[in-house]
This record gives sequence, C-alpha cells and structure tokens, in this order.
Amino acid sequence: MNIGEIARLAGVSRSTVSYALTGRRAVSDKTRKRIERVIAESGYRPNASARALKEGRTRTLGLVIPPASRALTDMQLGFVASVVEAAARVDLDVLLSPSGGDHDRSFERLVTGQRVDGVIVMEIRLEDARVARLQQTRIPFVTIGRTAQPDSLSWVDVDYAHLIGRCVHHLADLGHRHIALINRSQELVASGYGPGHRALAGFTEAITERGISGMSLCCADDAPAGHAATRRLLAEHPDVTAIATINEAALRGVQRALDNAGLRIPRDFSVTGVVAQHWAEDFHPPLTAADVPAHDMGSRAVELLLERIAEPESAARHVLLSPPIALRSSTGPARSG
Amino acid sequence: MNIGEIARLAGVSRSTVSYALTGRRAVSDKTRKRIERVIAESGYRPNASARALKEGRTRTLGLVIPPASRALTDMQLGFVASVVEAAARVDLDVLLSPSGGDHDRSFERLVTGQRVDGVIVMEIRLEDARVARLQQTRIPFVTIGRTAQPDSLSWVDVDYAHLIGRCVHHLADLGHRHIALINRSQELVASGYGPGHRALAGFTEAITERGISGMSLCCADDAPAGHAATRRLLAEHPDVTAIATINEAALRGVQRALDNAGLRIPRDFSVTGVVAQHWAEDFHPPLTAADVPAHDMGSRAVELLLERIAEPESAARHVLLSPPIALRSSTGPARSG
DNA sequence: GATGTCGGTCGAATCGATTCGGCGAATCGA
DNA sequence: TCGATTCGCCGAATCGATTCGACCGACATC
Repeated sequence: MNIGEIARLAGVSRSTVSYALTGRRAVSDKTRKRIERVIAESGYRPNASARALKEGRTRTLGLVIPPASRALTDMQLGFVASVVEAAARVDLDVLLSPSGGDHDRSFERLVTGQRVDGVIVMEIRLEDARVARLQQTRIPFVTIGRTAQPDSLSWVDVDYAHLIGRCVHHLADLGHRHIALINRSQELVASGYGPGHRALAGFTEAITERGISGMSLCCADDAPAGHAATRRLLAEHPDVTAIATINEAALRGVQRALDNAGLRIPRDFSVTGVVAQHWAEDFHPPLTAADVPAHDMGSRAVELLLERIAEPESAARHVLLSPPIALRSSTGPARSG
Repeated sequence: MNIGEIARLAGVSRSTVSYALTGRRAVSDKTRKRIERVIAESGYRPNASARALKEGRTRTLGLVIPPASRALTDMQLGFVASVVEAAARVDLDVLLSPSGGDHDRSFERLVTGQRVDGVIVMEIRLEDARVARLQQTRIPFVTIGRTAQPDSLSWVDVDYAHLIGRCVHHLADLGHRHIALINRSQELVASGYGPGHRALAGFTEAITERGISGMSLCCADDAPAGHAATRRLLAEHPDVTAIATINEAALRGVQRALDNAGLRIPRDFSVTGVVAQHWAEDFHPPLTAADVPAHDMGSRAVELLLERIAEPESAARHVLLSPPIALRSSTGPARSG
C-alpha cells in the first residue's frame, strides 16, 4: 500500500495525496475528504524511508548509551526513559546505540549513515573519543556531562562540584569535623569520568574553606563494595562522623556497615550526597540528599538537541542543573567527643 | 557525499561502486582497490534511508517499552539492555517506543510506517491491545510474556507458575506450613499482568498439593509498600513463617519489616522468590531465589524475532525459561512451635 | 576463423515519497 | 465580454541507493 495506490483509489494524482496529507498546498474539501476516506479504509501510512530520503531528515534521534556489560545505574536508566518520553512528545523516535569503545559499528552507523537527525551522548569522559568523532562529522549532538573543554559544545550536566560542596557545608554546619567522600569506582574515575572528578574538587574546596578534615575514597558501584569501603573507613578513621557520596549503588552497603558497627543514623552518624531520588527515599532513614534530576536532564537534552538541529550554526548552549538538597532524616548534629 | 560522487571520483559507474561495496557481483581487484581508496578518503557511507527504501528492510528492530511514568524495574531494564546488545551483535539497530495505551502515535509509527523490520513487545497483558494491533498488520513480532491465547504467537517468558511452585516445595520441605506470596501491585495484577496471575496459580497449586496453608497479597512495587505489607502480614497472620515473592522492588521493605519485628533470616523466618539476580545478591543474607534471566531473555527474543523476519510463515516458537533456584542463605528450617 | 563463454562494467529502471512548474477552469474587476 | 488572478490539480523531476539486462573484450573451442 503506497501513495500511488491511494491516488488511484481516490482518483487523483500522487502529488494531490501528498498535499492533502501534509497540507503544504491547498486541496479542495471534497477531494481531501475522499482521500482521507480511502486512507482510513486502507490503513495507509507513508513509508518512513522514502519520506526520510526525500526530506533529508529521519525524524529520529540517536542515543548513545554505555554498553550493557557495565550495568546502567538507576540514574542513567531514568535518563534514557526521559529522553525517549521527551522525544515521543514531539513525535520523534529514538535509536539506541550501546557503545563505549572508539570503533563501534553501531556508533558509526549512527553518526555517518544519516540514520538520525541528531545524537545525545551519555556518560561523557573528560577526554572522549566519541565527542571527537562527532565533531568531525557535521551531525548535531548534545552531551550529558562535560568534556574537559566544554565551551564549544552543547551539554546538560549536574553541578556535582557545587552540590557536594553544599553537602559538606551542611554537615559542617551541624558540627561535623571529619567527613568522608565516597566516590564512584576507581576505574571510572581513572578513566576521566567527570562527576567523579568534579565531586572530588568540590569536596576538597569546601573542606578547605571550612578548615575541617576530609578524606575521599573510590568504591565500586554495588552494595558489597559500599559495605567493605565503609567498614574499612570506620576502622582506619574512627573520628569520621559523616559520609557524603555520589555512589548510589553503594548506599545499601554503607547502611549495613553502619548498622553492623552499631552506629545509628542520624544520631551517631550522618549520611548525605547526590543520588537519584528513588535511592534517597529507599534509604533508612530517608536520605538528606540532592536528588539528581534525571527526568529534567532528559527533556532538557532533547530540547537543546532540537535547537541545534533547527539552527546548526547557533552558539552552543549549556544547562548546569543544581537541584536543592532535600532535607530528610539522615543527617544530624555531630556526636560530641 | 553520495554514491554518484564516489563513482565520479573513482572513474566508474554507480552500479560498480555498489557491487564493490556489497560484493553481490564480481569486481576486478584493481577497480575495487581504487573505489575503496576513494571511500576511505572521503569517509563515505551509504545513506540508510535510500538503502532501506530500495531493499525494503530497515535493519532496525522496534522495542516497545512501558511508558516512563511507570518506572521500569531492574529486570525490565536489564532486558532492554540485553535486547540492544543482542541486536548490535548482528548489526541491527533498536528503535524504542514507550507505549502503553491503545492509541499511541509512537507505537503506530513503529508498526505501520515500515520503520522497523520487526517488533519486540515488553510487559504483555493477558489481553493486550498492542498484540491485537500487531496481528492486524503483517509485521513480524515477538512478545516478552504470554497473552491468554499464546499458541499462535512467538514469545519468550519466565515460567513463574512453575518457579513459585518450586519455591513453595522448597519451603515445605524445610517444614514450613504457613507461607505467604507477595505479588506485584494490585493494579498490575488487575490489569491482567501474566506473571502475577501465573505466580498465584503456581502458588495455589503447590500449596494444595502439599496440603499446607498459604495466603497471597498484592503489594506496590517499592520498598515502603513492601514494609507495610509485611508488617500487616505479620500482625494478621502470626503463624506465617516464610514468604515467597516475585516483587523485587518490595524486598528491601520486607527485610526492614522483618528486622523491626525482631525476626532473623533464616533462623526465624525464610524468604525466597523469583527476582533479578542483582536483588537476590543485595539481600541480606543473600536470597535463595530463582534468578530471572533477563539477559538470556533479551537475546532469545532477538533470536526468535530474526527467525520470524527471515521466515514469516513459519510456525510460532516459544521459549519458556525456568532457571534453577539458586540456594543462598535466606531460607532455613521452619521455627518449631 | 567463426562461435561460444565468461568476467567486468555500464545504463536505466526502481523503491515511495515530496515538490516545483505549469495548465485548465472558475472568479473577479472594469 | 475580456484579460488578470486565483484555485485546484497534474506531470515530471528528485532524493540515493540496488539490481537487472545488456554490452564488450578476452579467451577457449571446434
């Protein structure tokens, strides 16, 4: 069933059917009604490939996600979902590409095969080969997270440096003098993962500003690692009275280690950080934390990308999100003594 | 940069370039080398829309996911990731469509716009409007989960009935005589969610077979609901000594409620069920459970779909997965008395 | 030396839409 | 009533690939 068939059944030319559908030229009421009836009866819809070929755009966005081998975090998943939803709201489809390495066939198809009108790239590194590749081509793209030279790119990011700083100030206000930062995994940070680096920078700055003592450690993204890291922390640094973290997957282990050590939250120990709302609310007691606005990030990223597609030569735009710290019940005055 | 440009630069006709690329006809070594050099220098790749139009296939699969409003469970997410990976392995792309309702534009684009060669549908209901719609069109599709009349469709599913039955037998073998089933949310089950219904059926059958007492309750998919449900369960049915569940998101709340009641696992109380491996291992102590093989399901679904695409008239095929129950440490002999 | 075969290449048709120029009929003003 | 607009529709070109039939030269065969 193609446009020619519809034209034949309606007794008009193919161009008339096209104009009736797109409304780009006037078609008499009578003719349009007849065409619409034929279309409704036959269930015809224009072939997407043919339309894309002629129009030069696919009405599809590409989303580059980390490969499944590395499990996606809740935040990343929420982000994928929100991108897909935001795109669907403006009648765009989303093509997924799981790619990490430099020479990924699926990634190459995305950027050079004219399969998509624009690309969103997740989990950006400070030095990112994919960004370099995208810049070679002329395809519009937006990154989630910043590279080391972010000015010329359009991106959406969470202000981890500032937020972790705010967590430190909050804890310092409560009297805490020895604070630990639990970062993401060693490999991730070593590979130049921006949030890891910026969280550490913000932590260090705030610690210095308040003249208190802080230490930071990396921790793999799962509960057992969180448990081990916290146990070691408590053993080696018994004066630490609070933890700030950006590692949501480690939280459950952190909690168990504190339980096992007989430390009650928030009476004996405070915990805070920057994590997905879902994790903060699942913590016990509910976690005082900056909720990563994954949902916002998705729609803002789509918004920025659509701008770049519409106006490829326009100046790059940035969105740096800094959600408020939601005060729940996991932080309290420092233990005296 | 199109195929004509390449042909011009290489001094051959467009068809020769096409044959050099696809290898569907012989091309002399000399000519092919020249064409390959031109292509490498120009970074040319065939336009995906033009190719799809001519070939009549898009090399793209559609994946229908639940809308983001309803948060995806870990299992669903693992499944999406594994589908994308499996497709990438055979050089296929995946187009996402978040649709639940009957008249969803994104879903309609997928099934009637010839955007994809086949479709995988997640979170199937016993009566599913999307399946009915797909059957009207001639597009090959595979479902994750079964409808009420599953024989004529190709699907991949987990045998919840059997697995929950095995859990019950396992608990009965350990001497438990009063067992509770914690199901998924009320709405989900009421809307005809297959795993919910089949788990209940398997539970009831096994309970009857062993001549013991069982009760089942629905519970929203989050920790607080799990907490509330378990607390109520303990209060109203103090003789219950074990829980079986398919609701992984409720597990954390279940655990907390048991803790609060002073019940130690597995000494005083046993917990088991069918959940994603990740949740089973995060439980404390690690959960004896059938690990939902989300990763397997993704690749099997892609496999089945490719078969249907290649051979649309072939008989429907089914894959019913029944992973072994992994014995960890959350079940033990029933409390005496 | 005429005929047949085969490897290598080309030209043109094709997939299914959009879009531009043009053409006939209806409408308008003078 | 006649020229100028306007309206509604059509025909043909176009997007960028694939593919079929045909052609041509080289070589083998009888």
